[in-house]
Amino acid sequence: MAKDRFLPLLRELARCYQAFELCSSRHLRTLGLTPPQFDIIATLGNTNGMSCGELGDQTLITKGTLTGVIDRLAARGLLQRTTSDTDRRSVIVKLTPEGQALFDEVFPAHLAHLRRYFVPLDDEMLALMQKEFHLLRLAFEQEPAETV
Amino acid sequence: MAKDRFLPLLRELARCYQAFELCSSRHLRTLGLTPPQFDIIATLGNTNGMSCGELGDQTLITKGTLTGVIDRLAARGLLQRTTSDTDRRSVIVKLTPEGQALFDEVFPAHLAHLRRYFVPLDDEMLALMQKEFHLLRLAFEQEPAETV
DNA sequence: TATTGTTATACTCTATAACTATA
DNA sequence: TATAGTTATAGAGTATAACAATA
Repeated sequence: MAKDRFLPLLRELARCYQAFELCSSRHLRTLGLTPPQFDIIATLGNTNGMSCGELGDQTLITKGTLTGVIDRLAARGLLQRTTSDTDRRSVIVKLTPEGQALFDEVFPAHLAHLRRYFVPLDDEMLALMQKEFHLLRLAFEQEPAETV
Repeated sequence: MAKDRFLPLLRELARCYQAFELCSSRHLRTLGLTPPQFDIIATLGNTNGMSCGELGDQTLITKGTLTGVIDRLAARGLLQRTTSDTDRRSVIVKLTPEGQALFDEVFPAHLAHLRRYFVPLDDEMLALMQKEFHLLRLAFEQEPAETV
């Protein structure tokens, strides 16, 4: 029987993410965007648009929620919806010129904001961390063991 | 000027946490609890209760939100509020016997659920990850550099 | 029949600020 | 004056399921 050696790790993961979320979302709010809204804008930036399905896959926002988030951004004139030529069930979402302008302004600003927190960490450390997160994610995404 | 070497790391952090959240929250929902509710129950388990302030510090839920979460748990008979003897502004929140019984049932069950995902990872890896995540959290919690 | 996205429902969390009662 | 918590307000995201249009 496995001991609960994973519990402190989960606590650190949660606290680490929460700390990041706090740094990130506070700054995003000053830019007038919620985290999911920024996620959508950042995903659509430098693309020619994509379907709601693709957008949902990349942002991990479920389709019911996605409609609402897109609605709010579209109401602000940042996104436009068009029907796909090849599949008329599918809706292509893309940035309007205003949305693109916002992306151009907000994306680098947010990166610059976040970059400041990484000054104490060297490249080697970042690479290691990245690998660790990736491994752990794979563990969560795999079908777990039946019993332990 | 620092290159954006931290961006892939952040992506992995976010995806890793999202993957965990999915595993965790789906299971919690089958137990009838939202993640913040479980957070409160788990924090109060095996204690004699604590003030809203302490509870907020430990769970990172802000006081306005906390009132609502506690309300819903109290309405289900899982928590009780009492006024502190020493400071009558302060409210002590603790599990009722029903809440304690739920904790005793739900906490080990949730751990058992999560434990299955960690089977592929050995202790050394877990310890390393824990250390790395801790370091990254510290970076987010420190006052960031002025400019980069 | 299956899939894409929208709608409807109902709830939970969130930020913010004003408020109360104590200290 | 300051602090602990509540209340009020107004979103915004969430799960879920039923639905329309299209494939």
